[in-house]
Amino acid sequence: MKNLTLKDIALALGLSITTVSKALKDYPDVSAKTKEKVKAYAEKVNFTPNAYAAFLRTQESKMIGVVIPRLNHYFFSNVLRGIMHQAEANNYMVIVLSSEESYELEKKQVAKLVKQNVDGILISIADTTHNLEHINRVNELNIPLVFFDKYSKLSPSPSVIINDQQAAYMAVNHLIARGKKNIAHLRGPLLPQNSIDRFLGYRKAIEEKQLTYKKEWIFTCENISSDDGYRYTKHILEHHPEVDAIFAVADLPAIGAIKCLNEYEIAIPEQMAVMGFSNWGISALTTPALSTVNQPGEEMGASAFDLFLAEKERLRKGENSNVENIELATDLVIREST
Amino acid sequence: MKNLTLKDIALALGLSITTVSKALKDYPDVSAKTKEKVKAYAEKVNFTPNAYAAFLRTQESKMIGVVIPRLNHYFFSNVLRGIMHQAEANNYMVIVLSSEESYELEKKQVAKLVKQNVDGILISIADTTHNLEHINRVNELNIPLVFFDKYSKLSPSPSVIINDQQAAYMAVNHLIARGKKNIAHLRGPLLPQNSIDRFLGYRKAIEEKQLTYKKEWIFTCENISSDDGYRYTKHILEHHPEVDAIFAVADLPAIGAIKCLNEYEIAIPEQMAVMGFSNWGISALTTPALSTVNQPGEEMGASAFDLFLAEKERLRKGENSNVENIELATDLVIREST
DNA sequence: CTGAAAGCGCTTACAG
DNA sequence: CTGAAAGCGCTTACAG
Repeated sequence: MKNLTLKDIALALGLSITTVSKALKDYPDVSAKTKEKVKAYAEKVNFTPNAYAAFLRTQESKMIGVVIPRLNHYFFSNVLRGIMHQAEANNYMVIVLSSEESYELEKKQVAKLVKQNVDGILISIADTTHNLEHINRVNELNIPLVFFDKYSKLSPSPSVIINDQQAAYMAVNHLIARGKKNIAHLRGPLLPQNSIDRFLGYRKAIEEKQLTYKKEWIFTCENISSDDGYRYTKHILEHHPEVDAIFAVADLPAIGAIKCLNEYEIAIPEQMAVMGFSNWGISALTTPALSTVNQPGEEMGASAFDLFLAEKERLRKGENSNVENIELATDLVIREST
Repeated sequence: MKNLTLKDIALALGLSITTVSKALKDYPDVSAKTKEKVKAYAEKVNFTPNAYAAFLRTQESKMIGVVIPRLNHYFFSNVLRGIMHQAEANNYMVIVLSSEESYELEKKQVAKLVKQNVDGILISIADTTHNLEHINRVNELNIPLVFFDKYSKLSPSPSVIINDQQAAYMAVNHLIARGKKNIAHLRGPLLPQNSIDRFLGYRKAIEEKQLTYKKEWIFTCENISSDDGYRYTKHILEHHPEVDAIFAVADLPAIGAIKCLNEYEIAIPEQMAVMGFSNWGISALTTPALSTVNQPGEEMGASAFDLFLAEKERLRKGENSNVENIELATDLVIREST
């Protein structure tokens, strides 16, 4: 019951290895009758060619590598589902590696994937990634690379992202429409483009409606954790009682904020409204349920895989990389916290 | 900047491919001087042997496959971290596949991994898996297979699990110690061993203390979702007002229960205590925070990988599989809901 | 101590 | 239309 080889089939059917191989790949110079016989037999014995041997000739591994900043992360898990689903449909295997938000580890993981001869790399970069040499090296090797969600403007690779600035702008406008005037922002770390963009969207909405913009109402969540949200909300309650709404860079800090407000028995959303970002599974389960921005994770994953395939095809034909940047739509999910 | 081969190194150093290969693998019949020279050069040019070519000779792919029931799942994500960490340390790559709790998909994923020539398979079986032919086939092929968390008593493979019965017993005893007398159980589906065991632990604690055991207080969460928990809790409030505590098979249903109790303004834990199972990240963030059983995910993953290595070594030596079953310790995490 | 040669399982240019 | 042969990059039994 070992895995069969072309040789086994050739022997069984009294053909040469060459003919069997060609028949299976529908070469035009094999007779229809032979093809049929070979295919029927291969089907019967459940033959699939040895991927390793095939690689040695074709240099195609039919594997892609995915690097995400965190393994245990609702949004990235959803992206992964989208990638895997699409990979499956196209007969690719996927190797997942986590950078744990570390630039150094990210470099290592990318190098490992290159050594593994993956056909392409899908990556969402770490919050601490400030240098794109490792990405550029992949490009030089002509290995297709696609960014998703967290990308860098410094590398001209295809990407699939959301419009973070516009999404944040919509979210804050919703708070304003609810009558909120003093809106604090729990922002993400300084480096990643998406935390910059969410901040910019926040500021744009504030300034456009001529509401108060204060630096003291901006807090940086280094770990984008619920703990960050809890701590800063406590600080806001103690030092900025005029604040009447909080817009968080992500759901986890927003949930930390709700936890804190509940403990202080602050009425949500009457005294303080809370808006998250990402629509994690938990956000529907807090009391009160969290209003947030829905980010289409699975769709993002599927699109990233499709971009990889397109890029690979382009490289194969020797065309120059025609950088595609896909922007997926987001929408507000209004629950009880606003 | 392409990946180098043994041939390149041999050419550069004026040695044969054979000698370079042996030097890198520390064969005893290569001079110390040559080894040093080769290793230094390989280091300098960052050489690693082509995994595909090596496979063709050694039949070792240095890849393992992992099959989990769900991708987007806090506990399994933690297990995955443990597996990957250990795999990394041992120079293995890991391919992750999800069965989506489907027996049919699980069979396909396992077959795919076998075709991919993985060196071993780590699997947590789906709730709907009722037949172990696919697992037995892997055993027949002499591919090491290790169960983690959700295993089956029908297959004699190594496993790393927790003692679900005892953990549930401890959890329910804690509720009893808090003065609760009418304890309902939101159990898992009928098939998986761990939901059976958690139910048995519940019943044992109830019967031992001679509390009331009623079939009407047992509810089956088919999807182990928060929605299951919400729905059954509502039913309990409406039809079984005497119930004063709920023990859920997992955190998600427990959180659904809390959500429902909050809406009905039932005091937790005074009027109704809630106990979860698994210690998901969210369980600390609900209001009130959920008491639960801590399941050591990363440790489980690391142990599963170690068992795989041991099993592989055994098969290599032709020893018969000396089935190891590791049971990891759990502990109660008491928060505000009990 | 070093190296020529065979072979893992494929694919494909080439010959017949 | 069919098949013999080379070669992908390794590892290892064997010869010297």
